[in-house]
Formats: sequence, structure tokens, C-alpha cells
Amino acid sequence: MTKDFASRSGLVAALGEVFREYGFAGTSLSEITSRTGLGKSSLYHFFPNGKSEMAEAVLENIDTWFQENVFTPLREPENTAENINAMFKAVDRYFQSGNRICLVGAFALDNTRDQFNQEVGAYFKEWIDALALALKRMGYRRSQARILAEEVVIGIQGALVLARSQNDPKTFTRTLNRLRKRVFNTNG
Amino acid sequence: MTKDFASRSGLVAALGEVFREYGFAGTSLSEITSRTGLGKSSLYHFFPNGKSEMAEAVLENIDTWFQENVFTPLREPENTAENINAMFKAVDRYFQSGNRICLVGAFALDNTRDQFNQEVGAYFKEWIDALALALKRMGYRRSQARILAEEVVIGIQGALVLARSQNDPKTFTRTLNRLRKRVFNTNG
DNA sequence: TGTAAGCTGTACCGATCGGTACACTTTTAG
DNA sequence: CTAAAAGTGTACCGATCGGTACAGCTTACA
Repeated sequence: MTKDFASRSGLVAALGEVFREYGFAGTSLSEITSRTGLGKSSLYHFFPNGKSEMAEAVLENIDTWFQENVFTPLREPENTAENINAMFKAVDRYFQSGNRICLVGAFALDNTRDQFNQEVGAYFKEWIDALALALKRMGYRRSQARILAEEVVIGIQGALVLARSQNDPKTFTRTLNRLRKRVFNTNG
Repeated sequence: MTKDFASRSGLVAALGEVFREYGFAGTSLSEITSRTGLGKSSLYHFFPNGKSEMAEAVLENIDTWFQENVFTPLREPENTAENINAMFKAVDRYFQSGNRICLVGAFALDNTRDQFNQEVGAYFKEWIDALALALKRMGYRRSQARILAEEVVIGIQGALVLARSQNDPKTFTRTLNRLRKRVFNTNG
């Protein structure tokens, strides 16, 4: 593919890390160049529509990852509790135990959201829907399942904000444990 | 003061709204000019250090508001339950029932945080500390109070992310109600 | 009324922004 | 081996970036 990256998804992953660090507006092409080792000509070869196409690719990459590792398992009709547990593990891994922020969440907070309306909206909606379905299968009543699913996703996002604000990843893992307990212990 | 603003804090409030909408990196001086009606010369008259000084002023403004309306009341030795309830009301008002994001949270998520390390870190720390103190006074054991205070602040931040992502402010008010119940109902 | 301070418009600065043109090299595939 | 396709370096574009210089206007106050 290119001298610097074995696959396109490797490049997209690198782009994702740059956007995570600088935000969408704060990421310049020259920063991307220096972080990926690819000049503008190469970047525009892969992403003719420039920066926004790069971000689209990153968001698509994220969506694919969550589909495979989180959403689809949650929708499985069997081993529900196991799959919910797997979600917590996958999330912990994905966000590197609190050392990595949620790019979709970051995009959501400013007007970057407007440019990626569909992707940002769908990401959270799908997550909550899939989790609510699983929780219902676990025995929660439908309305309770929805509320609890929302609570979990909100908790994860908030914990990422707080962990980063305090430079303390443990805030995130602590929250993840709390949410797991809440899902499995409580009489919903 | 100026033809456009009766007071400095009125100007700072307007700046805050611009930063909320575009983020720090995404806010250009020309955008600030068009939104405040003040030319660069005026802006640099009030904020000789430019954009970052404007953001500092906004953060200071936010801190002042939260000190007066949230932190100080929470630290009062009496009427604790009342003051915690007042916190929820103040927060609902401040974030306009989910129509306004938390600028400090937004700053926390990308490298803007590095430039405002102290302010971003202190905002959340002080909030959690004050709330934990109040919860302890309400009867929670110290460790439980800390955990619960963290849970509340995390919930608020996460709800703001989610509400904005779904363009659904009700997510925020719903969460605020849930957190209030959690604080007052549970046997901690 | 005078004068200093507060405030603002205009014109400008160099740097960087996102993006393009194009020739060149490298890789792939028949 | 060859030709097309994929990938890249260099040089450039106009626009905008954050910031400055400075003269002039406006306001407060003595």
C-alpha cells in the first residue's frame, strides 16, 4: 500500500490517534503529515476529499470495531450475561483502561458534530439499543433496560471526560467496575 | 465599557458561548469578532494575550459561577440535603436543561486541556470534593460519599455528551432526576 | 473645557491553513 | 519486459490564521 503503512486501516488508525489528540478543528494537515510520515499528495491520494474524508474513515473504522466487538455480541440471543461482560472487557481494552478518549464523544461536544451528524448520533443510539436489548434478555423490564443501558453508556462517557480531566485513568476503570456491578447485582 | 457590552462579564459570557460552539481550536478571532461585534483592536485591548486570555477569562467566569452557586453551598455545614437539591437545580439551570454543553468537559477531551491544565483539573476536583463532603454530612460513609460524588459528576458530564450527540436535551434532565433519586433514596 | 484614559477602525505582518497541479518514482499485473 | 496503476515530492495557490502598529475617536473626570 504505502511505505509507511501495511494497510489502509493501519493508516486510518493512526489518523484516529491524531484526531483524538487535537480534535477535528485542531488537527492540521501538516500535523497529520508529521505524524503519519505521509505527504499531502499521498494523503489526498487516499482521501481525495481531504480532512473530512479522513475523519469519516476514522469514524467508519470505529463503527466497524464496535459492531464486531460490542454491538453484534450484545444482540446475540444466547449467553447474554457473558456478552455483556465481554462488552465491559472490550470497552476497557478499547479505551485503554482510561488512557484513551472517545473520539465520537469529543466530536459530539462542539460543532464538529454537525459535520458528522449521522455517525455521531448512530454510534450512541446503536450502543444503547443493543445493550438495552441484552439487558431485557437478562430479565430487566423493557423500560428499566433502556434506562439502565443509557446509564451505562453515559457513565462510560462521563468517566472518560473525568479521567482525562484529572489525568487519572483509574477513574475510568473504577467506573467500569461500578457499572458492571450495577448491571449484574441490582434488582432492576 | 464598550458600545456592545455593558460589563466585562457580559463580554466574557458571549465569548464562552462562542467557545462552546466551536471549541477552543475551532474558534477564530474573526468568528469572535462577528459574534461579539468587537474588532480585533477592542478584543486585544481587553485581552492583550489574545485568544488564550479570553479562554482563561471564560474559565474564570465559570469557576466563579460554580463557586457561588454550587461549591460554596455544598460546603455549608447546615441544610445539607437542601443544598444538594439546590445543586441539581443550579446545574439544570446552568446547562439549560441539556441544551448547553460543559465547556470544561469539552476542553478536557483534547489537547486544549494541556493549555488549561490547572483550571480544568480543579473544576472537577473541587466539585467532587464539595459534593462528597455534603454527602458525608448527609450520612454517607466517607468512602461511599466520594464514590457517589464522583458518580454524580460523571453522570452529569456523560449526560451532556449523550444529550448533544442525540440532539435530545431530555436525556440530560432524565439523568439529573435519576442521580438525584440515587443520592436521596439509596441506602449508601 | 481640557486632558488623559479608555476604546476602536484600518491597515498591515509573517505564518499557516486546506487544497491543487504535475511530474516523477515505485509497484503491480499481464 | 512493458504498460498501467498506485503512490509520492515539490512547488505552488488564495484564504485565513493569530497578532501588531498606530492614529483617531469617545468617554470620564477634574
